[in-house]
Amino acid sequence: MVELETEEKRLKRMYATLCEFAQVPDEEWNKAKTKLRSLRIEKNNFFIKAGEIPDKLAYISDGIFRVYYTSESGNERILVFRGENRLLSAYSSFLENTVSSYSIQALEQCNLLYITLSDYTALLNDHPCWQTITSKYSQMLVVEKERRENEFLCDDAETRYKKFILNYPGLEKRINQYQVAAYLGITPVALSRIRSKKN
Amino acid sequence: MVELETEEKRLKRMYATLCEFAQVPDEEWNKAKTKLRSLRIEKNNFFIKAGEIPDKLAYISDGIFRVYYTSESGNERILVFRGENRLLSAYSSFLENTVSSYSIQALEQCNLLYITLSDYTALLNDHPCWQTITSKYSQMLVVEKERRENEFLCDDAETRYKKFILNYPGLEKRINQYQVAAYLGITPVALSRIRSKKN
DNA sequence: AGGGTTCATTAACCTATGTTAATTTAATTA
DNA sequence: TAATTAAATTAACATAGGTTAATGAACCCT
Repeated sequence: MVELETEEKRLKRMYATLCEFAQVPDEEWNKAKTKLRSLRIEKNNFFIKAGEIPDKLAYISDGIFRVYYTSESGNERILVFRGENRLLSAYSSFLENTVSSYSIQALEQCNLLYITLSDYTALLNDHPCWQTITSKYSQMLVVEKERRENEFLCDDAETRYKKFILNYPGLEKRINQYQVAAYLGITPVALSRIRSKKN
Repeated sequence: MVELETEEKRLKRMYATLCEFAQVPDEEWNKAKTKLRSLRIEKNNFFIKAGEIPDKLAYISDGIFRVYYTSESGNERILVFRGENRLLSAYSSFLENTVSSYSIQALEQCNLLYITLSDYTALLNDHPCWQTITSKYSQMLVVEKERRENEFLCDDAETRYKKFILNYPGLEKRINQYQVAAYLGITPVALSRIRSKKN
């Protein structure tokens, strides 16, 4: 069903993703490419589990992940979804070499390209573009989180649902209701009610 | 009522705040000090208003600010409070030289030390410690936002209120109920109910 | 000290969402 | 295809929090 994509094409897509954060000189990119490894993660398997120390910074070439944790009351809460062409990492923990407080799980069969922490640290020390990427990525996360904070402060569940659809086009068809509800902070029952309001 | 504090002491406090993010060499700190200016902001006045381009990165030596915006429906929503010994800025907008989407207002008479964007940019280019501070500050913001996201996803208003008290010790006595409610994402009436539950 | 302004409390009622459980629909597998 | 499991819908009821309005308390004023 899926066409075989050349490694080259995949790397090109990854390069484009990185360049959204900072200009990466050819020389640096060539260096980085030699550090990249490929990884397939089957549906429901984990990129990292809460309590582990992350050692990978990844690019998602295919598939969807959920970043989530389990609350004290035993409910799963999803912080964010990450799909094709996005970077994937338990970010703060990765940079600070501390345990991750959340888990990252594949919701489909996924393909990654990743670099290890030690290889990434070497890049960081070698050329400022990697520092810039790291910094810009943090800033992007802040903006992302602020938008979500805004939604919780200002919007009811129905509005948040509508924004979810706009924000993650097509995602709704690839994951089940339970995951969407855990992202919105409501129950699957409440989400079903919202969906049935207007057809 | 307030003892006169020497400029020197205030600078020392600011230096300690910066060093929580990265080691700042004496030479760099001396350079930075020559760029710092002092600013007093009276209660209810603004450090920045939504729609303006921020040009200051500040250190709060005294007072409390609220970072907030007004929602479409006209309600004020508070993202975060910033008090003594914390840095203050419409951060992303400051770094990217874009308009701020929120306002920052003094809830008491406040005293700041600040540096302008152009002076800060010069520092950034001069020594890597400033880049590190910037990056670490972003990471701190991400962690802060994640904690708040967690609260909205997992906790009811009463629990959020209790965490607010733990999180901002003493603040409750310095600001009124309206501000606390706007931070918690509930109405003042609801907050009053929560407060009266247990004395 | 009296009169006004602001802020907090309380009450009555309304609505969105949670909870539980039954039912239906869809997806998987024998 | 039938049988089984998983996922989504629906209904009935409970509750947290919103809305409005009235009351009460605290703080300013000349």
